Amino acid sequence: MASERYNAPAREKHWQGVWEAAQVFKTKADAAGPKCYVLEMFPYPSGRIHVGHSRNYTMGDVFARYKRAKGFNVLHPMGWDAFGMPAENAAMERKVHPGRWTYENIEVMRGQLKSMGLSIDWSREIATCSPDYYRHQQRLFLDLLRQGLAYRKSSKVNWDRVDNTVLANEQVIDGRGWRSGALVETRELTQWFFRITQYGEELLAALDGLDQWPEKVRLMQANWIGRSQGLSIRFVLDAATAPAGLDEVEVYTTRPDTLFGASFLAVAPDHPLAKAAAAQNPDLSAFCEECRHLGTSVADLESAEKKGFDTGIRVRHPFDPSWLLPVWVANFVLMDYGTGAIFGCPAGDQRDLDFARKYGLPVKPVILPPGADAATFEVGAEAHDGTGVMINSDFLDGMAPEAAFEAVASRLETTMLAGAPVGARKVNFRLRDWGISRQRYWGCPIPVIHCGDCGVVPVPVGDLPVELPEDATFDLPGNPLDRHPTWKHVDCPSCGKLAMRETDTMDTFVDSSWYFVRFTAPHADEPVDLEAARAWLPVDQYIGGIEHAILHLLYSRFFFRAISDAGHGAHDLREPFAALFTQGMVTHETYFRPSTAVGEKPLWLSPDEIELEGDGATRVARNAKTGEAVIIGPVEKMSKSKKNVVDLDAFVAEYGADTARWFVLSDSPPERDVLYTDVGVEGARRFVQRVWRFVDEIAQRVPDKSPMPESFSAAALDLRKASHKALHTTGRTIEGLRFNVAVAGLYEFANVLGSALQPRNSAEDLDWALREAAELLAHMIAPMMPHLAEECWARLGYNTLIANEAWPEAEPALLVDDALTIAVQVNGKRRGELKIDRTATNEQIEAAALSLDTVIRALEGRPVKKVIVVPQRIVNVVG
RNA sequence: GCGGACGUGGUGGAAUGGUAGACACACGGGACUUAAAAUCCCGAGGCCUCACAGCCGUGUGGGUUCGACUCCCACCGUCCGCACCA
Repeated sequence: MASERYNAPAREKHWQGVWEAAQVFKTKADAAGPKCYVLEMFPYPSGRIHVGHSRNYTMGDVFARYKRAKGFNVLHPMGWDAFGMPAENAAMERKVHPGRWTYENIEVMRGQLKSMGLSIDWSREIATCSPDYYRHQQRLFLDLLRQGLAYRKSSKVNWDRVDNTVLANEQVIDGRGWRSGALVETRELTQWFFRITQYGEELLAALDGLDQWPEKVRLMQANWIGRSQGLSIRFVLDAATAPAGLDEVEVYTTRPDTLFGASFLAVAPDHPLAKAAAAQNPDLSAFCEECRHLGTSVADLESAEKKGFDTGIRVRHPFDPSWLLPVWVANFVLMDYGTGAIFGCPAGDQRDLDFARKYGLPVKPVILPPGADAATFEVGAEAHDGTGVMINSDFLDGMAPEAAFEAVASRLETTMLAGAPVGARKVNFRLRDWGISRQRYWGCPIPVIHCGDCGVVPVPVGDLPVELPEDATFDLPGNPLDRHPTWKHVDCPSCGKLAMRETDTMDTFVDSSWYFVRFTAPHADEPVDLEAARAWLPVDQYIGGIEHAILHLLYSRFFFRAISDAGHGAHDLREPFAALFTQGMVTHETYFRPSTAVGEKPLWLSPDEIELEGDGATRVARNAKTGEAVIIGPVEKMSKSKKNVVDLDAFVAEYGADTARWFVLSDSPPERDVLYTDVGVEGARRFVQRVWRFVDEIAQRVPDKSPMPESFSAAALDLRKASHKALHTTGRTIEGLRFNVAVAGLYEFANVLGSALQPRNSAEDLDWALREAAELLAHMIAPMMPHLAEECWARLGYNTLIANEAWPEAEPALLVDDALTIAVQVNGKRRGELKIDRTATNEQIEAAALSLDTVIRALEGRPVKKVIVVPQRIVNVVG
């Protein structure tokens, strides 16, 4: 009987049907085994899934399936991050309602995910745009509002004029909107905020406990939170120069030790002192105005010169009232960090130095760098902010900067001025409160009502959800909710008078800040079913892209705490994600036609529009339709915008899901990018067929599993050892998410199996070992190529599902070798090897090593000084 | 500027401080075939050699160690994050 090729696309559909019919992946709350919550960051339903997206889900699925096999009760859900701008943009461009566009995409993408054979409990599916979801989010908002964790304030915000909405600080990348890429402008608006700063300290401190998170992500978050310890110092204004009504200014510094090096104060253009002074001085007023218009983009900031304007105001030095310092307005001082005012120490800060040099302000060194001569030391072009000894600093002279910090802090803390200390230790954060108002339609409505008499009135819980009106119009820019004729006009729940609904919706990052909680009980009446949350949280393994290192992951850590503190907590759990893995992307070459007009965007072409000729450096690409020459662009992450995507449906139809899964796991370490190539895919496809051929052949040769033979020949034993070792390493590497190594191990095992199949003669013990190898191979590939595994399992005569089978335990005796080959080094250089019994003593090994010809030759007659024997590994002869 | 990661054959990469280059791709040779596809076998870091042996090799230079891709220091390069945060 000749082997048939394995028809992956057809068989995969079959097995998916079987799994679904048997509800194999539906999570049972009462199932035995420890819980394991495996989650991949849920997708935005943008249209279609391509091979690039599939890597994330494949990794999660391999882990989830492995954990299931290991006896864990696994929760592995999937949902849709379904609110967001693209839906609204589609509405504007194609005149289709955002809801319809979104749900149609979900339909398509759900089918695509299912075609990958993911072990997902689809009964828990969530779409954040569904009122069933967002009514709970509105409830959470109201609870945060009650707790004072949500509030409204007028502030400067980042305005994206392309998307016509506000952006949070975290959503501004290099001065541009994270989605639109438009240069962000500053606007003053009244907005809703979440008080994430209240958790700054905790969010920072708790990073230490996240030992299963990548160090990189923890660092990025720590930097983002940006805690700094310093001193807040009150400077008294010189009465002769002070504007009316103002008599002091507060300055924040992290370097109070350099206080004697102060040569000026600088305040932000929006600082009250600047405004007061500007009111008297038209030139200063003009300068402040100019500052406001500068500095919205990174490019501006980089090129922007340090500019200042002397207000004429003078302040007294805290340690010497007769020492007057000028107060300048400076364009580089930020109003919303610290106190919006600094003291400048040019010797110790590069910016202050540049500023001082430009405006001829004094530069007095206060820290003598190690090795410098006090008599001759002068500040040159570079400020010194490092270590050294304090000089020119009165009572601080001779101290280290750290000690001087303490000395200044404790002295100013106890110096009283008008009944309060002059100085106070203060911790500052770079983190700002999270602005969540978005002037868009396709988001979760903020459930409050503005009443002329009662002010901001929360929508009563019984009136939730505040649903989006279906009949909004999308033909104009701006917020469709705001211009809807009736939606916003409601009665005040408090006094009954006509009032106005809030027309802003929530940032979609709110939606994704708690979906993992909702998955634990997606149909509960309360937002969070405490029992389910306690049973399942935290997420044991979270998998997603590094691009969320700050945004989503910081918001979620905050929001989980905030809702816990508002009564929706699971025990005293504070961190939602116990382990995080950030996977690399699938990349692909790009192709484009050179554009004719200057500055015009390239005209991207997708890989299936391309014909490639030649190889290596001589490859040329042509447009398959027109034959026109096409430029091969750089390799980039697969993305719709550059068209360098491979559609999942087409791929699965041709190669099958298992090939896609195997390919995206192969070669590259999972945290690094993997390059999509046709030859790489061919390699994966070949392996699928190879596994099938082997199992098929073994099933023919050994149709039934007979009792285990009493003894095994050397060949059979070697095969058994290879099988069990492969089983062991496959498990270990999957556990550690080192999928590329797991894949390599399975290739290696397949090579061994292929060799073992070569002798066509049948022997009882070898047959038994072959069958064992085939069965174990089916188990080993099951997490990665689940359909093929089922096919193999069935071919071996089982009528159970391998998805329901336990991961076999490797026999410990088969994991060790009795005869070892160990390397022998002379002075650290490999000179030979030694075949030796595993139980040989160190003395025996040493003697054997020293008698090797190669060792004797390498020693060249020198006496042996020392022999290091590392049992079962290596011998090093030192001579 | 600050912080971090990384640097291994033609390529992707492997290697608890212990035989560097597993495994795969590409490549070369061979088997099977009328032929092709598919499949299977063999080879392969560099230098020198008919071969054996030998020498050199994990960005560069030092260090620690019996032993370093791995740990430490400095430098070079690439990538990422933050960026007027006082």
